[in-house]
Amino acid sequence: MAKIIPKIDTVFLRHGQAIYLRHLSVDCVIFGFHENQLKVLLLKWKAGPLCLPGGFVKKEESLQDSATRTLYERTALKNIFLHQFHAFGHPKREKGKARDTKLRGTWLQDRFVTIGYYALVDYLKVKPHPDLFSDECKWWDIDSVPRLLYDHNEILINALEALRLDLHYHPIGYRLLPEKFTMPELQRLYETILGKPIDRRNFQKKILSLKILVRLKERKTGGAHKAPYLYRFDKVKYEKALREGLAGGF
Amino acid sequence: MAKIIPKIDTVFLRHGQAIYLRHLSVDCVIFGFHENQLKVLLLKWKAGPLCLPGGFVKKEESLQDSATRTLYERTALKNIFLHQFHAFGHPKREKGKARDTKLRGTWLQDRFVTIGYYALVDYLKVKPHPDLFSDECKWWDIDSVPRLLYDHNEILINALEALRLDLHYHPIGYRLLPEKFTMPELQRLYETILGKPIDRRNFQKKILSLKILVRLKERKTGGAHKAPYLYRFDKVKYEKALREGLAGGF
DNA sequence: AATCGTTGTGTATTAATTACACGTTAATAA
DNA sequence: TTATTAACGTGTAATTAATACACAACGATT
Repeated sequence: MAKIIPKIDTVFLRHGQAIYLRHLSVDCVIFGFHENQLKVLLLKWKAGPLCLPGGFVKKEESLQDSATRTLYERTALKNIFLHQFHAFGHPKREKGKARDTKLRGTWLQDRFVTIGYYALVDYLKVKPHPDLFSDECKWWDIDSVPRLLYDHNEILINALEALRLDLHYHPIGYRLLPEKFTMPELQRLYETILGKPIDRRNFQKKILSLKILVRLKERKTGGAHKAPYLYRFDKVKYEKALREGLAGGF
Repeated sequence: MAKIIPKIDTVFLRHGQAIYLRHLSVDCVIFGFHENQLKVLLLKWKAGPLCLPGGFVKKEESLQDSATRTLYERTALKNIFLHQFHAFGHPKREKGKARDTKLRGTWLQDRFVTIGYYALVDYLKVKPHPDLFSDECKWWDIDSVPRLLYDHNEILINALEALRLDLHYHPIGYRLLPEKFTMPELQRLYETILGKPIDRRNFQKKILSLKILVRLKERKTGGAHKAPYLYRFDKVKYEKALREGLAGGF
């Protein structure tokens, strides 16, 4: 986190340390899925580089709450799947920060250890909006993310690896897809996260064997070819699977 | 971390904030294995409760280095498998700290977020020794650990769960056993970590199929019954497995 | 020399994963 | 209207991995 623009919020710059824990931030890797692409929500600092949406930890706030708050401020969503995956604390992780004259003399110039969280959100329900210090907040395809601020590329890669592992234990799709979705869409999601192709028939066999999907009568029309069925998650069975972990799992 | 006894180190109490990052600590869950028991190294504060060995993060030190240093101070071991598993940051995690009069007015009374690391060490190579603030540092059987300071029981449980998961991807045994060991010993280790019995023949079949073990000509004599063969890890193949992950894994 | 309990080893059964092919259908183009 | 196209829906065989299970060999102890 951090790289602050002058005048925007002198209260924040000068008195932040009264509200927030020093040396500590959270950064959120917010994943979405749209048009067969895994996406990530990035902020652009005014006249600065892209970065992950992040925030600071209030003195009486848990790390999880801090991440939840950050997420809400960026996406206006509540009740989101948020998972802590790693703490980043290399003393040199914030390269170039010392040169940022706006920070000189403020609490933000200190070294920060950041706690990484990843979030899974329904792309269509998100209306991204920037914060005070940024002029842009938008989705990026996961494989065309440019150079980010500080070590944020590394954080992003770590988040993706964590997501990849968690995929084996949690029915992740529930969080990343709209309520109704087709089997090919779900498969693309898995393929994108795992970064490898999966056999269509075997995928269907396995995902259905988990018994957390319900096939609807409807089909998704409009595509150029045969209309696929729509599915939704069986909420009760989904919750159960979440608690117990997906035994066989992907 | 923290619960400091008076007079021991007033420099530390009064000037620690000049050396260390505030609000931040590391705690180490140090696992060992001996006599068919998974063990954990715990400190006992003078006239206080048991706790995990922990430390603070120097201003120019990485989290990993901080944990490594803490570990070295407790076990005198270097080059140890150390793995970050979770950050604990609930604002109320340090219950009873406010009542600790020795801390009043010092930087240690602040709320601390702690980064949890677990370590795997060779029990026989460790000579545990306490720090300035403790009068005891010793091994405890994992399933007879009493109530610990603050949320350290929770941290320990988390570490064990992380270890259990990592077991599927890393040949953990290499770090927890002496150079030469028997197949039954290795099996006990796996059974202890996983918390369930494993069929002797299937275990041997599977672990040997990983091709990271070498059977020696020697046998371990002295036991009351048939002498088992000794094995050691094939270092080259072990390193390779570590890099690539144990495909099938346990 | 007999006993005891652990070690070493192999095979049959079941379950999971992988590989693979053809008929059906909605949209589009001819 | 019809033909074309490309994705969809479905099932089975082959392979691989996991599980269940039993008996002979041996070192120490008596």
